[in-house]
Amino acid sequence: MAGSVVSLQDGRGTTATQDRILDAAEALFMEHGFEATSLRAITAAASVNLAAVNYHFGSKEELFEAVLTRRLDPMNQRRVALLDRFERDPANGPLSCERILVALFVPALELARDPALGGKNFLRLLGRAYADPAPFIRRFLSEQYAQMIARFKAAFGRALPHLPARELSWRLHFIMGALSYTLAGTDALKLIAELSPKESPNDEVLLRRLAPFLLAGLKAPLPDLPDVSRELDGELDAARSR
Amino acid sequence: MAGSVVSLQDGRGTTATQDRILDAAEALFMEHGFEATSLRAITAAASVNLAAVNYHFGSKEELFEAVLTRRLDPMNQRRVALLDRFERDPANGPLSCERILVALFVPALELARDPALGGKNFLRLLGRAYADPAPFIRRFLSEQYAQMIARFKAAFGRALPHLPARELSWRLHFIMGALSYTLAGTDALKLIAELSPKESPNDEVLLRRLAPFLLAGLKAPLPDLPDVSRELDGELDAARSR
DNA sequence: GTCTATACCACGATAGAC
DNA sequence: GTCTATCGTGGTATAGAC
Repeated sequence: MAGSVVSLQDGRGTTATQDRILDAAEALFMEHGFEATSLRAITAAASVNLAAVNYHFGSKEELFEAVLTRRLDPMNQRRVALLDRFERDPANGPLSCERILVALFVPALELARDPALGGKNFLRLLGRAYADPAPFIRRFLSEQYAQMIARFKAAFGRALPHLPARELSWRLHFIMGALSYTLAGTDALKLIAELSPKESPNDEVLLRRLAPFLLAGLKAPLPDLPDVSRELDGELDAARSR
Repeated sequence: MAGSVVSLQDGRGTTATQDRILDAAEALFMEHGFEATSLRAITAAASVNLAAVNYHFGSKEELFEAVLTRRLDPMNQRRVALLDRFERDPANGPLSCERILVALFVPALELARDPALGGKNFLRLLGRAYADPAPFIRRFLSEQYAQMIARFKAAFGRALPHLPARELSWRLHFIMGALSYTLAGTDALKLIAELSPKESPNDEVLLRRLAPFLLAGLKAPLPDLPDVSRELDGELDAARSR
């Protein structure tokens, strides 16, 4: 349980203590969530004193943020870098939605596949954090994602010039939500999916099925007053008068 | 652990204490989430003794479940009833996906619009609960949703006979995820949406935009080996060799 | 049965000794 | 830098009053 995983570059050595805490915290947060993981459990697993967390990171909340940043920041940077590369590629004209989605998904898959980058369980932790009620988590993730999202919104905007900016914002919101939620929920909806036992924990299969679903939604007709809305109206009126 | 839980309508009046606790708990859970709400805050707001919660509900977790069941159970029953009504209607032949989605959305909107049923904030609580890491919440919601989901899955299966059952299961999973996430996240992604101040908390607008998005995803081409997957493959290979 | 007062142990945080 | 001691607050359990 000790000096595992990355321990990023250290000339003479990043404080071994901090890395041991980060590794232990990541594993326990992944398993039990933020609130249900005690500092006492983390420090015991890392073989350090209870007070070490507060000394090195300031608080349990800041430790949680450090755990996320360590993986998330590089992933989002890779997303943007991939998108840059795609856009500079002169071969294809304007970037297709498909390729933009690829730039969004591939770094997540790389992370999921490489245990040294966090492994697939880290994505579950991330997805859960994304929907956590705790205000500090929501604020933190909003800041972490802000530039990356803005960058992708611009790219999608060029790929879908007919789509109003507001509508695009919503659809991007739906995409990020479905992505986070899907990655977080592996165990939640076994009842729905009745999936084969082997397929269960495979994030790649998940994303491969999610991508076409989201792509179709992204290109869906505008909701100005299409079938659904009208039917919805009618049904709501009927419901009101019942 | 004694005369616990619902104690539904009784001639002379439901126990005032239990209802006061449920109302206070619902309000506080909505505002701060499960973990961040203390029993002491709940019992103070309800003007009852601290031990009353454990007496009437057994534990904080069971209180949370009671808070959810009170609104959720009727809503899911209405969803199924609406679907039944649509299917028995002889006018239209096989039920369209649009109308099935309507049966899924309308009871949620009714709940959101009627403060007596919980109001829109309850949907936020529900969406957050749906993505909560706590195992007891995930288990509880799975059970609550199980029959309803099975019912809708059968209906969608008839509307989309070409879609393999497994693929349908996934897409239903995505739909429930996007729905929960969307309803939960009103404040989360203000950064993405840059929405007009007035539009912000309107759940109806949200669902009207979400419905076409999900509908298109539901009808998307199969992901066997379409464009996205191939691009994804190529890009992953490229990433590996970098 | 219903409710109250109170005791318990685990938690996160911090001050101060080493 | 690291540790021990301690504080306030959390969920829970129970004994006894009405």
